[in-house]
Amino acid sequence: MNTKQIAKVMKALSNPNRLELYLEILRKCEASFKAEDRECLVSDVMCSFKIGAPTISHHLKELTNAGLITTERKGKFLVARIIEDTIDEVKDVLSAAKKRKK
Amino acid sequence: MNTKQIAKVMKALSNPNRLELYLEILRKCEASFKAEDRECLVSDVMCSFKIGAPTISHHLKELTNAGLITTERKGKFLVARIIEDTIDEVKDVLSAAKKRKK
DNA sequence: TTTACAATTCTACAACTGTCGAACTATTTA
DNA sequence: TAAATAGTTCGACAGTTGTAGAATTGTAAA
Repeated sequence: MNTKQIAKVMKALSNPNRLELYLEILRKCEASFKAEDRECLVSDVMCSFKIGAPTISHHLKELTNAGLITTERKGKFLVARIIEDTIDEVKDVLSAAKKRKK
Repeated sequence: MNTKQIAKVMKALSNPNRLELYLEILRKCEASFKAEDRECLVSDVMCSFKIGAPTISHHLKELTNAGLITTERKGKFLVARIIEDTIDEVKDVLSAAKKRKK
């Protein structure tokens, strides 16, 4: 992943509400009973936020666009999943220096 | 560190030029001969960028403001140092889920 | 002291962002 | 089929951002 793509991920997480949204999805997915699924309902996440539905929709699109999550419609609902590789790569870049020290 | 502060750090790293600037400072500091110093000359970093001095100055202020670096004047020059704790905390938040799995 | 260099401050501006309300689509339920 | 629910799209707008040019400050070298 090049610097521009990393910056894009950073930008996706640079808005407090969007970061909370991502972290909430992360938590909810981790807490999922069906461990093999690791998905969560967007409607469950939404209710803990005070911002409107259009804004949530916009933020989800940004997170998706940055490669941080995927979403899928399941009937009436939308489910979200974390793309772990993306955040792992970001952490790797930020750890670059320390790794070299080993 | 709360979510807003994490978002602030993300925002500081969300501009490609500013991210490159941070990573370049990181690399230069790591490569510093005097290991106990871990500092680098801003003028050395600047020349690898095609953006102007006022913009670099602005970006350095943003990085400083986010708690990612510190700067200090040494005679005619400005030296920069990485504040490692800040980036470590960001990585911790993003690793929250995996940590719990242990 | 004059000149040159490193960096900052100020001003301005086009482009982008976060948010909302209104209208809309898709799906389920009554 | 009609009503309700979940989410999207569109249009608008105030606020923010990245950048450069011009002028300025601080420091060192000639």
